[in-house]
Amino acid sequence: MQNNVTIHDLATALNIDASTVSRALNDSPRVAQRTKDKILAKADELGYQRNVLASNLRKNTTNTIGVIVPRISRHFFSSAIAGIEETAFQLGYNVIICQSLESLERERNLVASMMANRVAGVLVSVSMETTNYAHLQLLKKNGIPFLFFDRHCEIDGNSNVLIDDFQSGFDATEHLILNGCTQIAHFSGPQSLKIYENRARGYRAALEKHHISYQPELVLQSRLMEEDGMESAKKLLTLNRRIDGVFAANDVSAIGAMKYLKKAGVKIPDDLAIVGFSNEPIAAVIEPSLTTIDQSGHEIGKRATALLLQQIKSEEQVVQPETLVLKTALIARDSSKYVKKE
Amino acid sequence: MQNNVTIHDLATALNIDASTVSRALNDSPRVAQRTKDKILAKADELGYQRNVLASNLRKNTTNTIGVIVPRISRHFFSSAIAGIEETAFQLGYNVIICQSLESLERERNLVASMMANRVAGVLVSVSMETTNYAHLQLLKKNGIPFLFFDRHCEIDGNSNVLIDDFQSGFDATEHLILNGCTQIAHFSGPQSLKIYENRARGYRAALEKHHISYQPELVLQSRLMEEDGMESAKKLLTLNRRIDGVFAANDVSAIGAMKYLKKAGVKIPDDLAIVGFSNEPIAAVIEPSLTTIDQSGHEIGKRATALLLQQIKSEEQVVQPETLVLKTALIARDSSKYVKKE
DNA sequence: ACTAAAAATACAATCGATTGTATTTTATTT
DNA sequence: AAATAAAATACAATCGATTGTATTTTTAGT
Repeated sequence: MQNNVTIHDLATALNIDASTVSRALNDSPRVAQRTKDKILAKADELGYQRNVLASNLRKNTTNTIGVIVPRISRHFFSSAIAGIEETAFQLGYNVIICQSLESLERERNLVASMMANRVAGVLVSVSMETTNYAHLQLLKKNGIPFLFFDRHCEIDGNSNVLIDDFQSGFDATEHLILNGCTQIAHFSGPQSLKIYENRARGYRAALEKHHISYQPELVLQSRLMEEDGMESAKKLLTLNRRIDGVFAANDVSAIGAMKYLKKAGVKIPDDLAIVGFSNEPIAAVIEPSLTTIDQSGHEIGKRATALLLQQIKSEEQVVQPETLVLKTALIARDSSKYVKKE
Repeated sequence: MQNNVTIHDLATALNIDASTVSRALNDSPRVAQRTKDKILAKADELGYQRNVLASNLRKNTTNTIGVIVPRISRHFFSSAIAGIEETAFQLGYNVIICQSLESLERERNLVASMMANRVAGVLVSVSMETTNYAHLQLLKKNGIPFLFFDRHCEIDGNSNVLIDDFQSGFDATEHLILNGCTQIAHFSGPQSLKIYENRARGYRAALEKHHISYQPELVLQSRLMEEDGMESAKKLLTLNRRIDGVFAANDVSAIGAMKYLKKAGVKIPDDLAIVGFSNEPIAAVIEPSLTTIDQSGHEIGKRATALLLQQIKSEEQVVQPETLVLKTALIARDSSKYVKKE
């Protein structure tokens, strides 16, 4: 029993042309108010609902925006998605959420599938493997606007909604320094992602400001999964020298390191202070609780969606690329309560 | 620069009718193999891609399945979604994921929006407020198959993919009993959801098996958020009697209770043992680590999707409703290491 | 080789909304 | 009241694939 009322049914019922009905329903100025009222009333009476599929075909687009994230189980991304959905729904858009699972191949497939489904626009937070942007350029070629949020790449003329990774990396590192740490390691991610590059630059800048020499061997790169954090912690121990602080570019790797170090008998924060990044819920619960950088996923999601929809609606006109940079906050917890020993 | 190759272009290029092209591309037996080969080759050559929107309109359905979960930030749901996407993509379906955020009103809107977008089917894990099923019945009325996974309601003739909540509740409670607990409280959720009803029944059955009297005042109902867990723990303390075990119907409330009890000076598990439900990642990290029931979201997601797609593809034929019940596993950690005091 | 049956292909309508152009109706001006 | 402009509505094509029916071509049987 599908609801079969079409604009033609309304047209027949009112002895009016379907095109007028269509325009009335879209509130076109070409239809007199009197007529609009009649049509709306009838539509209501018959329980008319626009057939989205027909509309999509004719307009060759949809009211759906695509979202590609590495994985939705990360708190940052799930809260970003909440923000995206909130804003999108308010403006009458649907959201398709997909996970790349950090795989470039999957990301490519997702983009292709989104194009095939004629999404109106795409929000992307790229995978760790994304060093080649051809699939994203394809979107642009097909006239589908997209923008990066959080994890971005350098593509000319593209909009971004980001946090200030440099400043955040700086803050995290300086926090360790002000707590007395001087031998500070950094867990970084793939440098193809600007966020990790910028966090690392912030780390370095903080060291420099406080006249601590930058030691490349203390910067460990990985994919920042829990096992990577463990592995990195292990490497630090085998350096066989005093390390009194770690700034990890995400919480997950920080927690991996904490687990490993605890087992290895390293006391946190007495022997070594640690700061993570993202403020995953788990950070507040682990013992000691993890000092971290809070980035409001919800806010980023909302802003990114608003910006994307603005671009979608501006249609043909060329849109100025825009980059929003949001503030973060350092949340000081127990893991960084290092007390300098003389 | 959109890719504009249509079946008509192929038809013209090959001097053949568009209907034959369409049938060939859909591998219809009505087209000779020789012709199919020619058409496929030409399609490849010209880079033809089916216009999904047109196909959707004509067929009055899409290759999209809708998923409604209470919130994607819960590990169980995000892993279920991973399973859903995996299976759906394999079979050429897209997935729209939406969160009800435990609100019936939102759930209603989501269902309406999915119907408007002609999803091919829907997977639902209902909100805590869902006591009225009219919106779901509407789906059925419109010929859109749907099934429940995890959180289900009693609707005749509907399929479900569930875990054995009764057995799991029984196991969790018996685990506490075998560890020496005798005064065991239970944190339960809204009884409109079968899962909470069944977990509570399992709890009661375990007590009965071990000849422990069932005390209704030890069963506390809430929405099982972290604050609810705290609140419930507080209530237990004000009972002013010895409670030596808690079986919480989810991890989040168990963790809320742990936090509260720790602050109140109750030692876990020495004074009180606790078991949660779901195996959220946080359960492994909190101290003491939380004993819980592991339910494989990924497996549930895969199974649910497979079953739904089977129903979608069976078209007109009446489908036998089917209920799959998956096994769970108790993961014994530190929070339940109670030692009975004489 | 001829006919009947089967296979392959063509024709044409359709899904429902949108939109450029044409026509009719209404309002305005002299 | 006639002429013109402006507003409102109707006409008709279109988006691209699908599908029931009709027609043509091929195959098989005698």
